[in-house]
Amino acid sequence: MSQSSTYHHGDLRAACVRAARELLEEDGSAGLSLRAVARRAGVSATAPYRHYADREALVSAVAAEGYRELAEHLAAAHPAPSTPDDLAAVAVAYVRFALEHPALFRAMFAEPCDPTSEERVAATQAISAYVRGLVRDAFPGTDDTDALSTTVWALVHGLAFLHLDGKLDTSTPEAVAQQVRASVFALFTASPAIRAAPAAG
Amino acid sequence: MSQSSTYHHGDLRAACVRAARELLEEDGSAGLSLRAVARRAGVSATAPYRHYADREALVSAVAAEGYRELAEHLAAAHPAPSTPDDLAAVAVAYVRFALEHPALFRAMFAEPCDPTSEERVAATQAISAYVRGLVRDAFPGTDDTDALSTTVWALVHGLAFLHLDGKLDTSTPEAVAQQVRASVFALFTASPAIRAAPAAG
DNA sequence: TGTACATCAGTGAACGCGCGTTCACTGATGTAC
DNA sequence: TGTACATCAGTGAACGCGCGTTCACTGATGTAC
Repeated sequence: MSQSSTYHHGDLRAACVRAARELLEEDGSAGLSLRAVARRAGVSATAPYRHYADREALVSAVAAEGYRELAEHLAAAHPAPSTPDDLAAVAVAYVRFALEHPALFRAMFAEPCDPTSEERVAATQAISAYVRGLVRDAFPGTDDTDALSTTVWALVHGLAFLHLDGKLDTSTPEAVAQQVRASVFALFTASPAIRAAPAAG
Repeated sequence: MSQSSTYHHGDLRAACVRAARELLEEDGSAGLSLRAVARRAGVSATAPYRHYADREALVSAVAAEGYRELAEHLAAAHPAPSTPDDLAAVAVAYVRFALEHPALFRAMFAEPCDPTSEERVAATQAISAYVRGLVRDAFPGTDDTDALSTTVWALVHGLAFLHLDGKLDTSTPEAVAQQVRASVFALFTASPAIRAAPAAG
C-alpha cells in the first residue's frame, strides 16, 4: 500500500468482493447488502456503484469467484484423478469446500444463475466441463459421458447440501469424508453398468 | 364459509401458510414477509402475530407443510417400492416436486432447520426415515442401510438442486425423468457392492 | 519540468420504501348462571 | 331463553431501521503540450 491519500481506495472492486464474502460468512445472504459492503470496505454507501451496476452484479461477481476457487480446490485435491480413490478424494474436497464456505456455496447455487453475467455463466460452465473431463478420463469407455458425469456431480452436490443443511452427521471432518467416500465407491463400482442400463425407461 | 362477519377470519393460521406459499412461488423467499402475508390474507399487518411468534415461526410452519407434502407425493408415486423401477419412479417424483415448488423446496432446505421448531424437526426426520425404509425394503441384505440410504437421498437431492439451479436440462419433464432414471439405475446396479467397498478409505 | 484540463473515483445528502414488531384498543364469540 | 362477562382474534397507529438508488458535487490522478 503506497497509498498516501485515502480518497482513492486503490482497488475497491476487489475490496467489495472481499467484504461481501466476509458478510456472507458472518450473517448469511441476508446480511449481504451493498451498504454493508461499503461500510466494511470503509467507503461511502454509494462508492460501490462505481464498480457494480447494482446489488445483483456484485452477488454475481462473488459467485463467480466462488466457482473459480472451488475449481482450484478440486484441482488441488488431485490434478488428474483416474482411480476411484482419486475421484473420491476430489469428491471429499467438493463437500469440504461447501462446509468451509457455507454461505458462499449457497450463494453460488442459490438461483438459476443470472444469464446476463458472463463472468458467472463462464464460471459455471467451467465447473461443469471440469466434472465431465474427470469422468471422461476415469471412464474412457463410457457411452454417455454426460449422463454419468451428471450422476457423479449430483451425488456429490447432494452430499454437500445435505451436510450443509444439517441433515447428515458433520461432527468431524472424518465422518463427513467417510460418508462421501462410501457413496462415491458405491456409484463407481457400478460405472460399467450404466452403459447397459435402461436409460430411457 | 358460513362466516357472517368479516372480523374473525375463521382460520387465519392456515390462511397465512397458504398466503406464504403463494408469495414464495411468486417472488421467491425475498418476497416472503409477514406484512405481505397479512396483506394477501386480507388482514391487518399484525394479525398473524396471534398465530405465529415471529417471521421465523411462520417460515418453519411452511417448511414443515412442504415436508409433509413431499412425503405424500413420494408415497403416491409408489406405495411400497422394491424394484429399481419402483425406486426410480419415487426419485422422479422427488425431483418433480422440487421443480413444481421451487421456492418451497428451497425454503425447506435453506438452512440447518431450526431445532426449536418441533414441527419442522419432526417433518425432517419423517422424510429421512422414509428414505431409509425404502432402501431397507428394497435391499434387505445390505450391511449399512444408513450409508446406502444417504447415498440414494444425496443423489436424488443433488439432481433436484442441479435441475432447480438451471445446471441441467429441464426443457421437458421427460428429459428430467430420463436423467433421474439413468442416475438411479447407475447407483442401484452397484448396490450389492457397497457392502464390500472400502468404506473408511 | 510546469501547467491546463479531462477523466476518474470517490463523497454525502436525500428520496421513498417495506420491513418486523410494540402497543393500547375493540369487536365478536362462547360460556356460566 | 336472556344476560353478564371473560376470552379470543382481530385493528390501526406508531416506532425505528436498513435498504437500494439518484443526484450534484469534489478531490485526486494522469496526460498533452
